[in-house]
Amino acid sequence: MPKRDRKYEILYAIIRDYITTAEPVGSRAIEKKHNLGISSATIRNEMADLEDMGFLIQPHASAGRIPSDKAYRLYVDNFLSLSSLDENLVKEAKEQIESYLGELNSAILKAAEILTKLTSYTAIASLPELSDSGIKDVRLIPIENERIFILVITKKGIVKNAEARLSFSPDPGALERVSNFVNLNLLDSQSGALITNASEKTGQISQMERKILEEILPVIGDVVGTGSQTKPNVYTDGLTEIFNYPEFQEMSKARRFIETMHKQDLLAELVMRTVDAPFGLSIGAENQASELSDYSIMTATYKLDGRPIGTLGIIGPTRMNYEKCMSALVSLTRELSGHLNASIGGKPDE
Amino acid sequence: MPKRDRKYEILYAIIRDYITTAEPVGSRAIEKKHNLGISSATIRNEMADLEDMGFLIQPHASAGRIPSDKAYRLYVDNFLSLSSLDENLVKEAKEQIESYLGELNSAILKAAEILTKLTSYTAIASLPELSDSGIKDVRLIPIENERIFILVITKKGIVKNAEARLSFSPDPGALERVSNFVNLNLLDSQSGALITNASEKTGQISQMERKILEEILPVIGDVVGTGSQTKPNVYTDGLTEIFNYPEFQEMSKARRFIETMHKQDLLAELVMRTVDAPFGLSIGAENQASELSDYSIMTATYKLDGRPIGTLGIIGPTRMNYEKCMSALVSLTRELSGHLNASIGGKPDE
DNA sequence: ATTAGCACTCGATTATGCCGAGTGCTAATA
DNA sequence: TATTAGCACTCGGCATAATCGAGTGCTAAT
Repeated sequence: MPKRDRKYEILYAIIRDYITTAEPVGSRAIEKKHNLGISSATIRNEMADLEDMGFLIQPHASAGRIPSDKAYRLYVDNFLSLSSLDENLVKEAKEQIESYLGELNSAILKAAEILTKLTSYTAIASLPELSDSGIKDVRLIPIENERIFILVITKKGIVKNAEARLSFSPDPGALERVSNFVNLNLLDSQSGALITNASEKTGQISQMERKILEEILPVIGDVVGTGSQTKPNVYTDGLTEIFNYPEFQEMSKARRFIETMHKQDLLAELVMRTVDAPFGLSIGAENQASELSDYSIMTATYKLDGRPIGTLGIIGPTRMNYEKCMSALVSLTRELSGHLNASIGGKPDE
Repeated sequence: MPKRDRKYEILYAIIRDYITTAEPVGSRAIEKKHNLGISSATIRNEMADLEDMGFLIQPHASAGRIPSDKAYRLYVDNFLSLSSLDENLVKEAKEQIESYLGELNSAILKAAEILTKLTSYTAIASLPELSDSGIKDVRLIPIENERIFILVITKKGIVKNAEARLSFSPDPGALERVSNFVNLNLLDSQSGALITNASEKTGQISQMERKILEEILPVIGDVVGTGSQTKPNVYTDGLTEIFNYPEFQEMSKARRFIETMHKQDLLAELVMRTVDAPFGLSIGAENQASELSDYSIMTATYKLDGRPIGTLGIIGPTRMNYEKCMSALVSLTRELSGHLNASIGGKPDE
């Protein structure tokens, strides 16, 4: 690790000050607070250098400096250590998540809530996306007349359901035969993938059953996310936390943030992009979406059976407390993964 | 209807002006715009009277007047006529709602979205609450090991589901026997109410089946909302519309509004209180919740088979456009009710 | 290489004066 | 008696000016 000489010491000091105060940091302030054995004049010179190097920005001529995105990037890459979180809150988190046994979605929403509480930033959470998890079992259950309830159980033991409406009322027993047919013939026994083009096998079933099959296959496809790839459902929590931060004093900025956080598509894409990496962080202009160029987004995935199935994230101003966020995310996703594996029955994974 | 003399003509003029401009209305403005054959001095005198009567408020000594809650109340009670809505939007609404065949919740969320679009205020919607709708059928479906999927079909043909986890793995067949037992013995054949205290009948089933029953009944109760009465799920749409209105220039007010709109409990109560009346309107301080004393809330219920099962509402500043809101609400809930009855299979109802 | 000193910049805050919309009151008028 | 013209008065909003102070860059001394 280079970046440990005086210049960067000053830079880091500025970053830390700015993170806590949100106000441009001046040379004298640094001289006072952090007592490096150095005068404000020297610090000023170094600051001028750092500005030339692109790490600092001067909002206006007679103001202090604020860190650039580049500075934050350097900071997190070189300097991030997990800070200690409030023990009590973490413990509470653990308990609350555990109390949501079996309620997958609730547990994750709860995790987002806790995340907000821990960090005071807006949390985002994607519900587990299981499209890639193979199907183990399909059940068709008659409700009344043309209405059918479809139950899909994945290999991981997760249950999804939907309702379909046929164009006619099926004979009693037909649904069960179709269920069996799907389970026996239309599921790849290895991957559990749904086989939609096995038209040669449909000779085994009656005319009506084939009709049912036809009308029902697309619905099953929808449920498991084959065919039309489904966007993940993304939830936010702690939307109004931003009002606590001085940079949102301007109405227009607060407004834009809240509006942005209501754009499901954008959030979904954000989350999808991160699902491959166990941990992600994009700072300010590093975000593709221009609406987000003033924010940093930190994400982490939670896993089932060792494979990431959803994302938990934090979005805040670029001057967010990266240490605290990282700690919170790491411990929450770990908790969540452990909980899921225990609850759904995956293998333990560390 | 009294309230038709000059005094009230003036009052209504002030109300209408204030609704559109959000600025205190002065005597001269009225003289100009609405040409009642009367001078500003006379209007001033009348305004002073109206203020004494509690209909007008003077924000400060040298400003015009704004209507009080009492004035709005008088206005809506005496003067409300359905305004014509944008034909195209209404037509679009109709089509969009129709395209959500079978997806009850989606249709209602869509309705809220349209409501916001029509009125430019925040919309609230409660998803249909069916706790009072009797149970027709209960199905228990094994998933794997101790996990059971519970399907409850109400008399209205609405399907609810939940997952339960037993403390042991049931024998094959046991679940079906328990399902049957519940359907035969624990459902009041008239009302469809769940009978939870029929312990004398449990002699018919085996030890294990009784154990299953014990563990599963509370879950069923939860699903249908017996026992712990469930609060309805309430959704909002168009939260950021408020930023368009000048009275929300002050940050703190906007903040409070958005925070209030995130209080599920409060919204739920709001909606529950209205579910009895087909149409509700509370203006400003008429709202019990002090957080809402600056807002008016207009609600209407949508019906299934003639019985209200959910609420659609609008919340905006007390100077909201009551006519437009009412028109939008009436036509949307009518649309929704019609759609539901057609889709779920209730009897047509007007 | 560092630092003290200093002139300079510029946003933020406060004070000041003014404008104009609006009122209430009085006296004149129909 | 009801209406209206006229007028003095109030007060928020706006623009201008004055001041303050934090912070800088530069120069010269150490």
